[in-house]
Amino acid sequence: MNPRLDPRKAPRQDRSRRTVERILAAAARIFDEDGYAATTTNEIAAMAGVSIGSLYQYFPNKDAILVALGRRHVETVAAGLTDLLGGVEPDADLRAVVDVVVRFLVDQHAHDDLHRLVAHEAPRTPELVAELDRARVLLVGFASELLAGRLPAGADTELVASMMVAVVDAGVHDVIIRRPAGPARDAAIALTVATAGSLLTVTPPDCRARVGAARRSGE
Amino acid sequence: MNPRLDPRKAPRQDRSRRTVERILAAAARIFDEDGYAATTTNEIAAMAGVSIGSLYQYFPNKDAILVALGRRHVETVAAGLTDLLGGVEPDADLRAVVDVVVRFLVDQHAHDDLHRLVAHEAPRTPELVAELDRARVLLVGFASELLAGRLPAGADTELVASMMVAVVDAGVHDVIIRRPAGPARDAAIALTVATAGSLLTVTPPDCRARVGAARRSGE
DNA sequence: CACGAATCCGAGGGTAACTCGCATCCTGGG
DNA sequence: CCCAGGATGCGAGTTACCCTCGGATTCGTG
Repeated sequence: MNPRLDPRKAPRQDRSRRTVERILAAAARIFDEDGYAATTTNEIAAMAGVSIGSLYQYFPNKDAILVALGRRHVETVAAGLTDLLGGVEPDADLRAVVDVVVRFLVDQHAHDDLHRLVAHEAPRTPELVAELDRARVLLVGFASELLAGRLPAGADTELVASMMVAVVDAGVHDVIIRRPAGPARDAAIALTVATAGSLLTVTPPDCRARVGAARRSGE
Repeated sequence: MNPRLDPRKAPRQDRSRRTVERILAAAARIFDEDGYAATTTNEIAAMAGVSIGSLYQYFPNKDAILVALGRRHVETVAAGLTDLLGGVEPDADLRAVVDVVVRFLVDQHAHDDLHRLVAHEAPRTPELVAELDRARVLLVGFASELLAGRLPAGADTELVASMMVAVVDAGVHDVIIRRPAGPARDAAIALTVATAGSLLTVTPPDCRARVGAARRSGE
């Protein structure tokens, strides 16, 4: 219950539930069009057809509106992943699972521009960073569950899961931001899947052999 | 020459050069301690022992101060990388090069907390996003140069370079933020290197085989 | 020293986040 | 139906902070 980010109070009647919806819809739109920093809470209230006072009745500050949008997004994605991963058979090919997951995420973000907003334009106060990290932990949990007992002996499941989430996140992000639909996008998706898949068999080769370039003083 | 971010004018005399230094030093400290959003330009000026007017003589706005810090950081890293990569012999083991690069980056960030600030707490106006992307392009350039002619036939060098940068970035970030020095950190570094190294030999296996879990309606 | 350029200064203007007291609407018990 | 109390809505006003501007001060140079 973070008073800096959590809703001030829950809407109880239908009327106020609609108010909150209108505020969130307006915010999503204006944030996306003008960027977070450039949109004012007054604009949001105006576009929502709501007074500024009503807005602050439910959200303690501007960040809280962003967080509410972000949480919805995370919930949607988490639900989708639960659905996808729930039916994985014990002997399924994990690379194929990763492939499905990556495509799911890309699809998801095609329908919901919140990703760009949250990952790209959000201001990062300490509170928002913590909020983002909560989502990350959730995803690492999913991955750990998926990987449990399927990695080479001696591998650190949490570490590999963490890296896998990072790779998938970076790959999906790259795809969404920089690879327009088409062959380029397909190649980027394939590479993301291949890279994440390679984590299933890594055994760090402990390659400490010094490279010729390591000519830093005294080396 | 972005008037929203570039310095308003360059300091010509020693006095003003020192003023700019003091402003940047104060800003780095307060940004890091209190977070970007919570620090005011008046605080920065006060801690720098400079009037608010002098601050705005050189920086058009708060973001510009952050950008100046970020650019210095990028310059330092780029110089270090140029130094490291300049001497790579044509037949060097690229995995070892990646290992050296990753360790260099981790070291670099141990001495310079700017990473956390720029990557983690900076607000992202469209201008700042563009600025960050310039740094990314620079790094992808480094990687492309390194990879040129060394990938399996048919591989898209730019794409692989882009993914490699993303993996290294994510790995280094993870190490800095979440892996305290010790065996945990070493393992995370090794995994980062191994993952990036795996990119040297990827041939996307085109694994379209459907997983058992793909039970979405109509699939 | 004189003069122009560079630098410094800080009160104050403007904008946008956020508050507060009151009006209006809804709900449930009598 | 009526009323009391809670829920909701409102928007002018307060506040905080970014940034400007015009004038004072210092520096470099002939």
